[in-house]
Amino acid sequence: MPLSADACSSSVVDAERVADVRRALPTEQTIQDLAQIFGLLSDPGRLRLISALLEGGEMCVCDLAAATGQSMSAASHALRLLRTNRVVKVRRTGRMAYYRLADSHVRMLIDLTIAHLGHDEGDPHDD
Amino acid sequence: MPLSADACSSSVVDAERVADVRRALPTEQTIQDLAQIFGLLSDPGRLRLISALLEGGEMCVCDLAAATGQSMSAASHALRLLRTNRVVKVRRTGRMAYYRLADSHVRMLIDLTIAHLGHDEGDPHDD
DNA sequence: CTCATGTGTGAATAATCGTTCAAACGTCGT
DNA sequence: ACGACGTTTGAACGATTATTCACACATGAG
Repeated sequence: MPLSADACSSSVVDAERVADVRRALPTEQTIQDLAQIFGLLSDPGRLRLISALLEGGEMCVCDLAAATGQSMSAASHALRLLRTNRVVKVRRTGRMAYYRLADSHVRMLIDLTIAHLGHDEGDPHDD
Repeated sequence: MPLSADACSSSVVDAERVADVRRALPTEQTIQDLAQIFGLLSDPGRLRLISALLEGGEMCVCDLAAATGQSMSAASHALRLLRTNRVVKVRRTGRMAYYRLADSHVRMLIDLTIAHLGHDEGDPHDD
């Protein structure tokens, strides 16, 4: 699906503005990266996992599963996704795997979002 | 799906830590709200719409569709979602609908995330 | 009124995603 | 060696989600 104009068959109100805006849009790569990062944070299970690591520092899969209320399998799958995207890091010792956050970006994102949750968020709004 | 312990049948390494972490987790409502907000930002189409509005200020549906490279129907659906969640606001005049961002939370989120995109993100990483 | 235009909507299709189950792997204890 | 344990994985299923198509609504022009 090309990002090249012609989606609007008939009319464009302000062609110049459209061209300007289009030029100023982030690259497709950036858009894709953003979508992926936000997508990682869009699941309650992963969000709980991350929150647990924010609080607990470094934990094994079993404890993470217990703390976040999901099966070990689900936790492992989720942690794998987060690991693949460099959100968490593993340290393996014996048969245990200890996970920790890779950096503090996520903490800022979550804190910033929580801080603004109450401002104008009641419940969904139609119109 | 209860968040109540027992997901880990056999063992918990550090029960006290688990209990502490669990107490410190955000409420289910907060987790849900966070997931929803991040979910809204996890789609390239919506991300382009938001970026367009960040740049263009206020635009009609047709121009937004053209600027973001999607059909007007797709844009309308996406804008409806964003509107329902108070991310954008509409101003209707005649048969036109002009959309704008509801607040600056989203700009901060996106800017912060973009700023940290290059730090340790090459391509995905397995292990 | 009639017609074209900008927008909104519902239903159907396809794609994506999360969860579960069953099984496997590597490690430790005996 | 064996079995138990923590963890990982793949496949299958169900649920959610995006996209498209076709149509409906409202407004402005003639």
